[in-house]
Amino acid sequence: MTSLSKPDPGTSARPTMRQVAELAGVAVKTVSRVINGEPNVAPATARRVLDAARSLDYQPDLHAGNLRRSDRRTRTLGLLVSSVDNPFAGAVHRAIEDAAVGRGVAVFASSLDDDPDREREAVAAFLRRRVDGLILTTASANQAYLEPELRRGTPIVFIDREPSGVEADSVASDNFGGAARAAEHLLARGHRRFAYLGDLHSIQTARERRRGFLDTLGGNGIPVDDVPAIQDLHDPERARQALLRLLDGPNPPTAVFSSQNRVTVGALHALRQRGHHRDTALVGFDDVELADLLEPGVTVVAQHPEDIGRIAAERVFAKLDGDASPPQRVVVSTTLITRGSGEIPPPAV
Amino acid sequence: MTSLSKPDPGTSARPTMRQVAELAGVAVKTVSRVINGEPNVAPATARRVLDAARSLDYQPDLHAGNLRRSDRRTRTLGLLVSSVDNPFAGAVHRAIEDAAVGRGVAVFASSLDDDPDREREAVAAFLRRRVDGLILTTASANQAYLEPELRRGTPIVFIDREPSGVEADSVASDNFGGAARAAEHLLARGHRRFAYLGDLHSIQTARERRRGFLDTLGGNGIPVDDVPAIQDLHDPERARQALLRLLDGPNPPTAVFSSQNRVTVGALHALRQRGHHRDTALVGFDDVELADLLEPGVTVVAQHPEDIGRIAAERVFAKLDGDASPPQRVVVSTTLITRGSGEIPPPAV
DNA sequence: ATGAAAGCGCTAACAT
DNA sequence: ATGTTAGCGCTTTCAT
Repeated sequence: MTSLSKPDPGTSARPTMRQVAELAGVAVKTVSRVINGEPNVAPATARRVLDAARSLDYQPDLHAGNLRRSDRRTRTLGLLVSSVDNPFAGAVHRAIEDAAVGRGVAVFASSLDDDPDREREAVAAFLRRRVDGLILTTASANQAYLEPELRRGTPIVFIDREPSGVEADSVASDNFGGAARAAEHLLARGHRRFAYLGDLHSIQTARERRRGFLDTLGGNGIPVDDVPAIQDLHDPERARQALLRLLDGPNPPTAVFSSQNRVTVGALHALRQRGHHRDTALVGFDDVELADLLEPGVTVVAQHPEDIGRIAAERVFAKLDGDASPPQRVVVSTTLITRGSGEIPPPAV
Repeated sequence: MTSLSKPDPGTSARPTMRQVAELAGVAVKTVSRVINGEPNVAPATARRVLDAARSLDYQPDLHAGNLRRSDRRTRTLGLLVSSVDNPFAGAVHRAIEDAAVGRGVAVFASSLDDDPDREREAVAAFLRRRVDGLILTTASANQAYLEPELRRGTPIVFIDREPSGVEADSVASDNFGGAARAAEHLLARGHRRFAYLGDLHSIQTARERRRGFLDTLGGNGIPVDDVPAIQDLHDPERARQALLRLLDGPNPPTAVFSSQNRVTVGALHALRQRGHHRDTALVGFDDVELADLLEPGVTVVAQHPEDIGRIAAERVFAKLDGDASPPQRVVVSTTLITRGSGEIPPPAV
């Protein structure tokens, strides 16, 4: 072995701390001290070590160190969402990353497509990698399987949907309240014929929004059994077709509530397709880009994904920092943004 | 220590393979065989091991195993994008994840905000975690610092932007061709007064799109020096203001090319704000959700982020599987989608 | 079919 | 200020 300061050309092996130590003429422990910024290293020694590390392009192995390190932190977080492709999830993800990056924490992300099996697999995949914490939009009906992991002290925060079968922190929008607000808004314009376009009934959040909307209608004298409440509309295409059927039916709605951003996109297409976008009211749950530039603008109950992500990450880090408070249920309020579509009155009788 | 089949209540420690072995009454190596599906384990033994593992909620430590494992694969990929919040990046991310999940590979994602320092930090953070490969939208002017890592055989694929200072695989849109196509499309409608709204000049992709647009205009007799080519428009707000200034100026454009999805959003706002959305042509690079529902619909040069992500992931996995072919430069073609805004003719003189 | 011993790259605990 | 020894949880290698 030579002691050239340039690494070999051709395929070279990944240098270890031992190799850095040899090149610098010190013991491994001294390299460890320098790399980790521990005290009691002579400046001249530190320089020799850093030079050696640089000339070998040395990168410490976080996982190897972690194996023996007392805190056993991988400085890694796992995030599970419906899809990293969804704008809501993207905003949440970004907020979590912003909270994590300053702490040197990297974020794993995984898309579940609301499939319970994928949730189990993704959680297992992350736990095998020893993430320090988990932030998840659950797809399963019951998360009791996480109980042992929670008992071990792993911070787990549920976002967007409340946990079931375990006690754990959660951060979610005021789904019931936001949907109720949408109903009130439409009722105030005098509407009496509504339609509800909902996401998968298996999703707790979707059920809350449905309840918020329908309960409010019922409380205001609308016969709820007559309100078409179409569920399991998980993508724009299905939502579009469902609304087309209602519009083509005998008693088309004068006001529509779409319970999720993908559903809103589908509803907008259906209304446009039948030329009803100027005479049928629409309020969507969750904001959509360019909603303000459509004609009419789309009135929405906006969520605050940045807040949800930030708060969830803060809860995880608080727990990692020793916070032992009992599980908290954080509710993030929604904001009604009126842009036109929700203010369309019913046709004069 | 008791041998109850239920784990302790209260905070319990994370079980190790050794504890599973003790509970099952076998050696550690036998547990390892069962967990990894290696042959030569009696069915009865395997059952005892699995029962023990289940009752302890055992999760193998991937990183500990990896330390000694001959292939040294973490089954982890690092993805660097401008922001996980950007729809283009979201689609790329999802495609990569789809390619990775079947191989049991987890994906780290990191947002760079086109900041070269964040790129260096994020790359280092991922290499310390020993990702098997890196897929990155580079923010730096020169990536020679990755040379040693490439020599070690780590698969690195550049997406969206070509590498500089290193030879490495890349997968990107036909930026020059797509922008040229936009110019031809507008020229064919008879436009003579253009505006170019561009992203940061430091971004190679942005320069390519600018060149594609302006060269095509020049080649068709348009005096390019007279075309306002505003650059460094990185967010909708800046783009909106830039276009407002042009529209309010002495010689407003009759046709606008916006070089990126955020810029297109800003341009749409500006046109609408001045009431010019029906008389000023607009073509955007990269598609935008709801672009088809605006009036007029937004004509775009659509990219194919799913293809870019999928191909990049395939390149990484091919290299991991031993492919030693030289660096490839994959160009993904774009698709012009005409929806109205790009077909607006110039005003009759 | 099963197990014992060594070692992966690093840090903890204790020398010196 | 620096080094030595043991060991983290697992896989490798080699016995039995």
